[in-house]
Amino acid sequence: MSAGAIPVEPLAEEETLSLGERAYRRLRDGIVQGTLRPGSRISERSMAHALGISAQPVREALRRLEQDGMVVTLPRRGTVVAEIGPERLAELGRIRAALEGVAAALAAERMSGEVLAELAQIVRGMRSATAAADTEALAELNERFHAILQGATGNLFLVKSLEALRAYDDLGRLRALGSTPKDMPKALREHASILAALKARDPALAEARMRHHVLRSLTTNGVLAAPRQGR
Amino acid sequence: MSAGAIPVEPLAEEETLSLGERAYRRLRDGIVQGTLRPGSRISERSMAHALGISAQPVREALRRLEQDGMVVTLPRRGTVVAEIGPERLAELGRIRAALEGVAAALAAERMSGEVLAELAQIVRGMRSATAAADTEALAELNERFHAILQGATGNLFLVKSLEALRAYDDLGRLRALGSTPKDMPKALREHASILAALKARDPALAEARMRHHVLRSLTTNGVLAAPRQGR
DNA sequence: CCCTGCCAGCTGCTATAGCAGTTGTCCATG
DNA sequence: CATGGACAACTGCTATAGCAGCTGGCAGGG
Repeated sequence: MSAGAIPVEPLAEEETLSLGERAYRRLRDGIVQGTLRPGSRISERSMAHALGISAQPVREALRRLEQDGMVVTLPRRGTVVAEIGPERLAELGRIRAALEGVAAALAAERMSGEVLAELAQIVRGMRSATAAADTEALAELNERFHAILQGATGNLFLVKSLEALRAYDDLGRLRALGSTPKDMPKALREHASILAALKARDPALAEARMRHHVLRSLTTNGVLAAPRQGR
Repeated sequence: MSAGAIPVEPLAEEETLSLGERAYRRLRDGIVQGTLRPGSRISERSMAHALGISAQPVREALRRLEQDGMVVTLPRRGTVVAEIGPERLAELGRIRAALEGVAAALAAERMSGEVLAELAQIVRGMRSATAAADTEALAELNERFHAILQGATGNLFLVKSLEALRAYDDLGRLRALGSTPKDMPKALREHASILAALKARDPALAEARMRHHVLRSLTTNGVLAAPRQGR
C-alpha cells in the first residue's frame, strides 16, 4: 500500500529456481539436444537419482513435457521421448507462425505507447547490429522483440504456448545451424514493417506481416520446405 | 504379434482416471462454472482435504491449470484464480480460430481417405440433425467433427492446446447461453465447405474456411464483438 | 516341444511428513 | 502514538515410503 520511492531495484530474477522447473529445463534441453534420444524410456525414479533429487519434481517436469508433446506417458507402463521428425518440426513452425500472428494482432490493439517506443528502440538496435553484422546481438534483439510483443498481449496462454514452441525452435537449428547468414537485412525490413503496422494500430496488417515473417524465417532456416502454403 | 480374430472389444475407456486428472477437471469445471471465483485463493492442502485426496494430485492439477492460464501461482505465497473477462475470452477465441485453422491445413495434407469418409458421414448426420432442429445431436456432431479433424493431424501439441481452449469455450457460453438458435444452416454450410476443401487437399483454403467458421461461430455466440478483424 | 499360469521386478501413482520461505499480528521500544 | 522486530500461522515445495498395475521370464504341466 505504500513504498513509492525506495531507491532499490527488485532482485533480478533469482537463479534459484524450483527443482521442478530446473528438471523441466534440463530434460527439455536433453531432448532438443539429442542427449535423450526419441523412443528412449524415462523412469521417474532413475531420472530422479541421476539428477540427485526426488521423484516428484521429475514427475512434474514430465507432465509439463507431455503437455508440450515432447514425451508420451502410458499410464502404469512408462514414459518415452516422442519422435520429433522434420515434418513435426514443420507443423510446429506453422503453429508458431499462427500464434505469433495473433499475438501481433492483439498487440496492435492493446500495446501502450511506451512499449511501442521500446520496440522502436530495439529495431534501431537491429539496424546498427545488421550494419555491423553482429549476429549474436541480432539474435538477442530478435528474441527481445518477440518477447516484448508477446508480453504486451497480457495473455498467459499465448505466452506460455509460444514459450513451449520456442524450445522446438532450438531443435530445428541443429539441422540447419549457421542460420542468419545473409538474410539479416530482410529480417530487419520485416521487423520494421511489423513495427509500422503496430504503430498504425492495424491488427490485420500486423498479423499478416508477423506471420509472413515467421514463415519466411523458418523457410530460410530449412525448417519449412517450399515457399508454398501462402499465408 | 498374433490375436487376429478374437470376438471381443477392448474395454471402453475406463472411468477410473487418475486422481490428478480428476482434480484437474474438477477444478477446471469449478472455475468455468463460477464456483471458484476469480481472485479467490486455492490452497493445496485445504483443496486436497476438500476433495478427500492428497496434496500431490491437487498440486499437479494446479500446475496444469497454470499452464492453461486459469490460475496464477506466486512461489511460496499462494495460488489464485485468474481473472477471465470478456476481452480475455475474445483473445482466446481468436487464438482458437488460428489453431483450428492450422489444424485444418495440416489435415488437408495428411488426412487419410477413411477419416475423410468419417467426416463426410458426420456432415451427413449434421444435415439431418439440422433438418430435425436437434440442437443436442448437432452439438455432439460438431464436437466430433472438430475432434476427428484435430486428431487427424497427429500433432500432440495442437490437440492438447485446443483441448485446453475448449474449456474456456464453455465459460463463454455462460454469458451467451442458448446459442445455436437459428444459425444452424449456416454452420452446416460451413462444415460442408470445409469438408470440400479437405477433399480437394487444399490446405490454404481449408485453413481460411475453418478460421472463418470458428470466428463466425464465436461472433454469433457473442464471444467476439464486431464482424471486423477480417480473417 | 508348446502352451499356460505364476512371480519377481519394474513402472507410474498416491499418501504422509517435514522443510523453507512469506505474511500478518502483537508486543516491546523509542 | 508511532515504529520496528520477533513469533506464529500460513503458503508452496521437496523428500520418503508404499500402493497398484503392467511386463517379461521361468518353471511346470499338457
